[in-house]
Amino acid sequence: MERNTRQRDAILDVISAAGRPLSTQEILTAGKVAVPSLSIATVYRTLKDLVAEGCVLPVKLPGEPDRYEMAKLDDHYHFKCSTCSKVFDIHDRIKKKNLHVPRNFIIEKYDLILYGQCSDCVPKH
Amino acid sequence: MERNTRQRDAILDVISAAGRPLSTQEILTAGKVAVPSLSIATVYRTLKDLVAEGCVLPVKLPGEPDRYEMAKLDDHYHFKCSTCSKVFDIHDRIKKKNLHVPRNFIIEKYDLILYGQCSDCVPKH
DNA sequence: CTGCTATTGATATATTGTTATCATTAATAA
DNA sequence: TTATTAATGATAACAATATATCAATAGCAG
Repeated sequence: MERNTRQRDAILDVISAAGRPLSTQEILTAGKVAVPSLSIATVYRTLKDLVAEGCVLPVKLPGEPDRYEMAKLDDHYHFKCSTCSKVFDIHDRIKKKNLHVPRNFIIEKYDLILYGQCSDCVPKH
Repeated sequence: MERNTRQRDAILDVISAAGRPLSTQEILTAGKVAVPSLSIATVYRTLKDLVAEGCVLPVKLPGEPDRYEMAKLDDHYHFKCSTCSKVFDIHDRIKKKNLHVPRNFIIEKYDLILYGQCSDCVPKH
């Protein structure tokens, strides 16, 4: 049967508390605070389980390894800071009527990724 | 000095004629029509040069190797067919005023990727 | 043409992110 | 508390691109 481990709890806590998608390394680093022995193998294994269970979702950005965030968040897209590389959730939607595709094309879903400076990294005047 | 080779011409011709971003394998296959001996190494090398020169741009999709298309096309985003995996250019823009980010965040650019069925793959009724 | 050498083709190697292996540890039932 | 065995930690192996190597080929100047 499945067991409740400190590692699994720590990983879920970290993702849940983050409020933004985290990389596996960020999860490892933050998880080590609660469980110093935490291994990257356990991070990957647990993420795989959590994604299979549907309570965590992978966030995919071009040319980058997946990040992870809690599922059942509202519809949203993502903003990546070009300076600190953190990814933030933007809780907003594009209206389908603003998307124009050729005749006979059917849109099933979309991914919108914004790039720029987050409030911590924007140059102060 | 730089030399003009049949391989380089073939690769540029293929990208230029495609009208959509091509994968390295697509470029290799199409390039072999003009130069049967064409090697994948030459495709990668030439693409690197063409991108450095600025006449070709890499098109990045999450979880996939780069595709390539001619630079100096109008502003556009991309549509990937979930069935045939081809990527198409959509010559359109999202208006900045339709994008909402937190206070003090600055948008430098965005990537919009649509997923769905292209006209060749949409189920005929 | 001829010679020089940039470019090519074939393939080995590097890179990066993820998964598999396996001895050890620790969660749960009894 | 003890036995059972799922889960862990450390690291090797893997997968998928992309780059480096190097002998052979082929542009181009003369």
